[in-house]
Amino acid sequence: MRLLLVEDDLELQGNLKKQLMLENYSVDVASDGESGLFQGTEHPYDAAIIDIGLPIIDGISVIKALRDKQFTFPIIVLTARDSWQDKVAGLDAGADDYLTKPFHPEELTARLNALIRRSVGQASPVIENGPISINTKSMSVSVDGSDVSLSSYEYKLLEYLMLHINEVKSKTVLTEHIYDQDFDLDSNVIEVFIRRLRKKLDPESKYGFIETLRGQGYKMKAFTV
Amino acid sequence: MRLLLVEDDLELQGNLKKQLMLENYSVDVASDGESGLFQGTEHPYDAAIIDIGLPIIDGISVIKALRDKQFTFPIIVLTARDSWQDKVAGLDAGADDYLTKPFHPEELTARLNALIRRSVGQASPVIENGPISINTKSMSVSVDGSDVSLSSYEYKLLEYLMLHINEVKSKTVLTEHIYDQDFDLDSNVIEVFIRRLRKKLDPESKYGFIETLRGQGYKMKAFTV
DNA sequence: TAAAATGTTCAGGTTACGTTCAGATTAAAT
DNA sequence: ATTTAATCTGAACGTAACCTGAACATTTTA
Repeated sequence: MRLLLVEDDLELQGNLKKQLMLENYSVDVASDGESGLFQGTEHPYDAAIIDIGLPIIDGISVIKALRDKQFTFPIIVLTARDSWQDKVAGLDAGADDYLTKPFHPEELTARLNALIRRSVGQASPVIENGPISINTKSMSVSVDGSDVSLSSYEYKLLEYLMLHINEVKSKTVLTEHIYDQDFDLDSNVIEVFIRRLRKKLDPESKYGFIETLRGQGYKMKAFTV
Repeated sequence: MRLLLVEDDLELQGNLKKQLMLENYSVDVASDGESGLFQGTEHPYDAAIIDIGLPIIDGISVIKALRDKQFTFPIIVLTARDSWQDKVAGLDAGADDYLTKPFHPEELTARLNALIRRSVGQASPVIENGPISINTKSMSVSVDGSDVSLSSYEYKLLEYLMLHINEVKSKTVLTEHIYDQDFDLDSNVIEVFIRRLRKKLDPESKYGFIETLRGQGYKMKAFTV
C-alpha cells in the first residue's frame, strides 16, 4: 500500500511517516500543495493524507483538483483548526475523512485501514469469452465491443452457458437451470432461445459461439483470444 | 437513501431525524441496541448511525453483530465520551467513522454523504454521466448544462440510479431505498416517477438515459463521453 | 386560508416477451 | 438411398409488464 502524505510541518511529517511505515505502508511525502498535487497525479496511490493549511496551494484546492482529474483514492484531511466548517469543506471537496490535530497516530492508521479496506472491494463481475463479454451485475452483453440487448430468458441462458464454457449442457439441464419450477419438457423453448441468441450474438454466423451436439445438447465454445 | 438511526436520547434522535430528512434521507429509528440490530438485519439500508451507549445491547456489539452477519453498509458511531480508545474500538468493530457529541448536524450529513458516495465507489460529490450532472451536496441537477428542477422524490430516485450507474435495480429495491417504512409494493409509484424523470431529463427521448429491462427493473445507462 | 406543488392512485392503452406450433433442414441409422 | 428423429426456423398469439394521462390526496407555500 502506497500513501501520499502532504504536510508542511516537518516534525509532524516525520513522525507520521515513521508511524505509517511501522504499519507497513510505503509513504511518499510532500511539503506544499503544489508538489503534493503533482505527486498525486504522477503516482498510483492507495490513499492520501493532506493537511488543509499548506503553502502555495491550500489543501482544499488540492483535493478538488485531484477529484476533478478523476483520482478516486481515499483522502484524509488534517486540520489544525477546530472549526467544523473546515472539515465539512474538506469532505465536500471530495475527501473521505478528517482528523483534527492533535490526534493519536493509532487513530490515523485505524481510519486509513478502514478506508482502504472499503475502497478496494468487489472484483468486477465480468465474464469474457473471445468477442463475447457479459457483465453479471448490469446484465449487459457485448460482442466485439458493441452492446447487444437480450431479454430476460435469453440472458439467463447465455449466462449459464458462459459460466460453463466448453461443457455440453442438455436441453433438460438448461431447462432446469433456467426455470424455477419444473417445466413442460416437451416444449422446444430452449431451441427457440438458442436460435434467438445465435441471431443476436452472431447474425452472420461468423463465430459459431454455440455448438449443437445432436442428441446431447449445446456447448459454448471456448475462444482463446 | 435509507438510513437507520439508533439513538436512545429521544430528543437528539428527533433532531437528527429531522435534519436528515431535510437532506432528503429516509430515516428509520430505533432506541435500543436490540431493536436497532433487528431493524438493521431486516431492511436494506444505505448507511447506519449508531450510538455507542445504548440500552440492552451496546453499540459496539451491534456493529460487530451486523458485520458478522455480512452487512457492509457504512456505519457512523456516535460517542458521548471523548476517549479515543472508544473511537478506535468502534472503528475496529467495523464502523467506518465516528462523531463525538456534541457535534454540528452539518458534520454528520457531510460525513454521511462522503461515506455513502465512497461505499458505492464514487469519490466526488458531483456525479456526471454524459450530459447529466448531479450535485449530491446541493441536490441540483443539470442536463446539457442547463438546470432541471426536480421534486424531492424525483431527485431521490435519480440520485440512487446515478450512484449505481449501469446496474439494474428492480422496482422493489428502488422502493425500499427511497421510502422509509415499508410501502405498498403493489403501487406503481416507481413507474410514475420514472416517467416524470424521463420527461424532465430527456423530453425528446434523444438520450434514453433510463432503460427498462422488462421483468427486472430499470438501469441508468452509462454514457462514455 | 387559499393556491400551488408534490405525492399517490387509478384505468385504459401499448408492447415486449415467453410460449407454442408447424413446416423445413439436417444428421444419423438402416 | 431411404427412413427416422432431432434440430432449426419463422411466425403467431396471449398475457403480464409497462406506459401514460389524468384524477385525487396530501403537504407546502404564499
